[in-house]
Amino acid sequence: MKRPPRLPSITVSDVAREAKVSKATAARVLGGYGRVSETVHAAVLEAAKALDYRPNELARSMTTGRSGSIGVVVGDIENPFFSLAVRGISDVARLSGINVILANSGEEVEAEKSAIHVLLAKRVDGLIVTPAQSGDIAHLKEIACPLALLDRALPELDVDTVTVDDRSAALRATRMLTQAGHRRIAYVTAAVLSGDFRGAKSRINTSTVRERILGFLEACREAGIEVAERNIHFGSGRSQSAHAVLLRLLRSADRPTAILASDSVVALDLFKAIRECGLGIPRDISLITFHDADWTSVTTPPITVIDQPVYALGKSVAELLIRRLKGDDRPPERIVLPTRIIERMSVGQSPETIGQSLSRS
Amino acid sequence: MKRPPRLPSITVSDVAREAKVSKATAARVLGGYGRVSETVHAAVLEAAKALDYRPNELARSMTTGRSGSIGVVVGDIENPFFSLAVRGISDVARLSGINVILANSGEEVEAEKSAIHVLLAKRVDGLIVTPAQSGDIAHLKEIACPLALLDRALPELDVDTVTVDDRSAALRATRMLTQAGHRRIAYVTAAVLSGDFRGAKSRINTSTVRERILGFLEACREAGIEVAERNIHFGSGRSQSAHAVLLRLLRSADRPTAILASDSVVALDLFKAIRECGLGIPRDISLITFHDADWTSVTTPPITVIDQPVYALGKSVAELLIRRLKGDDRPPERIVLPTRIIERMSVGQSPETIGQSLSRS
DNA sequence: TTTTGTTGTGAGACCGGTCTCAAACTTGAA
DNA sequence: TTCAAGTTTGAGACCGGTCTCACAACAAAA
Repeated sequence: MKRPPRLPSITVSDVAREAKVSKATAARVLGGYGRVSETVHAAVLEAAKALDYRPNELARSMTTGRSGSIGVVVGDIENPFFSLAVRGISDVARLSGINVILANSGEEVEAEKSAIHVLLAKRVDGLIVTPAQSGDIAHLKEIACPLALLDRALPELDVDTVTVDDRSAALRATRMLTQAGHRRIAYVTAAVLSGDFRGAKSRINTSTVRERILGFLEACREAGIEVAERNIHFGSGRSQSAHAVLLRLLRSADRPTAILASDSVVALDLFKAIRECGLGIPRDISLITFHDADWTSVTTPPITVIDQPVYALGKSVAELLIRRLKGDDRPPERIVLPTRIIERMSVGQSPETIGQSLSRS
Repeated sequence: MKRPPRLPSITVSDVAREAKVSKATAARVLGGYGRVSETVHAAVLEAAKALDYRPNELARSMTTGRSGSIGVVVGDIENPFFSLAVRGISDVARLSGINVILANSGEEVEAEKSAIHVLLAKRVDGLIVTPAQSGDIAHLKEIACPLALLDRALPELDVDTVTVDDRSAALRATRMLTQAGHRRIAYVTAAVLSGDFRGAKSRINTSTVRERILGFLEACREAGIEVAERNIHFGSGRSQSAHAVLLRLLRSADRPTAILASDSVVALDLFKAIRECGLGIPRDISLITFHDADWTSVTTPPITVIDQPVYALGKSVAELLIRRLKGDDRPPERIVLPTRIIERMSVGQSPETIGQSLSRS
């Protein structure tokens, strides 16, 4: 790996020589600091233009200690949820003249660790992370620069965090299902649970996952539904095996009559699986999903969704982080953005209660 | 803007002092270059661990002249096409230990220019760009570092480029429509045309747009369809007004009986507009779109699409660029990836020919 | 034993900026 | 006219690495 012949770029010294002033003076003009007389100022600028001077941001960062960029580690940019959030982040960043270095964790802790490592070595001024797992957060605690959490809070980590009201959202959505008479309701999420779940709610410390489950369980309890924990299905990520698991769920004897999906990717997979099984929405099965993804409004029937302010989510964390970068040292904030349910056509009476109401009328 | 109290980080000198060797020797071990005796090597490593030394990538870039990162400028990360391509890029980059700085142009040349400017100032080792406009490419020609073009070729720019067989794809798709008897076929794209179109095909020099139009026109010509140019609709981006234009198109007296959409975002908008107008697919109108987006397979009816190898597109440009970064100086390559049409249910006989075939049989 | 070569190490320049400090030059009041 | 205060400028250290070069130590060849 030999060094390539570095293309000689124009430096402050070159400009200084051209303008017949000292390097320090040229640097003052070019760097926009200190005070310089009108005449010299103009001369330097002219020389810079003549030479087509381009500042080397790297060298600047070197001395100032700030790189002018923030690192963003998301689970999967391919997921529309994240790509929209990233859009929000980068829009805000651009306004502050900060740029975004993106890294994908693929929802794996090891990849997340290494990504953070690299970003830190690059001396990013701050980090926005969507922690892949909640159990393993030592590497997050060690981070010396400002850190902000996106979409997923970590109780043990007292940093700026922006999430949505996951619990309430799950509660309301589930209630919508129980009120339609459903009693076999499943919650399906892509999140993986390390270890066994049964009763160990407290062990799930990724807020998003935990809060949603709590909301889900609360609504079930309200409706007097027992052992609702059994109906929580983890690990329905983007894979063949995950799809197979869904098919099995849908084909089981006591298949759910309603499902709440944790994100639009899982929901799409579910939607396809439901079709494959020849089941009808909402006739045989009702479906609600988190995230108002594109496709949810154009299916037949269109899907009832929990609309999360995804763009705003990204925008807010970025704002919080950038404020901190500017020296704000208020105690960490935890912003919770409200969600709303967009009712479409995917929720119907439970097939089990329809018989009753028919016979009653 | 006063300098924040820089947190003193551990440097090679610190490690050197701790290990009781010279800075140069410590640097050799830590930087992994030169030759050092076993004993000293171990001692330095130990000192580094004890002090929790983290190399400053910035300083390293400073001297080596290479930053270990590439810049990616896309039109809109929010568009699933781009987010998938970016995924491809970053997967490849990660494998080479290179990271990705992402910038959004919002499909605007000015934003693109400024993004490139910033990335260049950050001394990225290379750039991957999806040029927003083809007319204004002076800023691209000036780029001194390796550049690769994604999805959109520029004839005047002889650099590594990865595109798909847009022309053939458009030709095949349009042919599918003409063979179903359609004669009023529209091509709808989000691209904006600077100036007037009529007959000035040559002026469209964004390959993607031009090639597709050429393919479209060729298929029309084959079928003996006149003035097909009139049926090309530009500027159907993500906006209220664009949607209104679509509605007007669909409600006009000589509305098309078939539409080819240039990307999935436009197509989704179209799909909704078609519904709003109370038209049925494929009964009243047939639809084919570029990009096998999520939603196209779950609508009723599912949409026939031109499946572009988007992930591979990103993967390929990244590979090309990284190869170049490693010193490969073969002449620029222009890779054209094949597409295939996934036939679903959105293409039907033209309503105008159905009557004929019925009466004939 | 002298010469030649190889290997390990240290001193210090360098990358391209920022920034401190002191010298030189203005200005204005005494 | 002189001195204090303010402004403009230049010299040079510094950031944290890389890398060249010189030198010392030792081994092998003459």
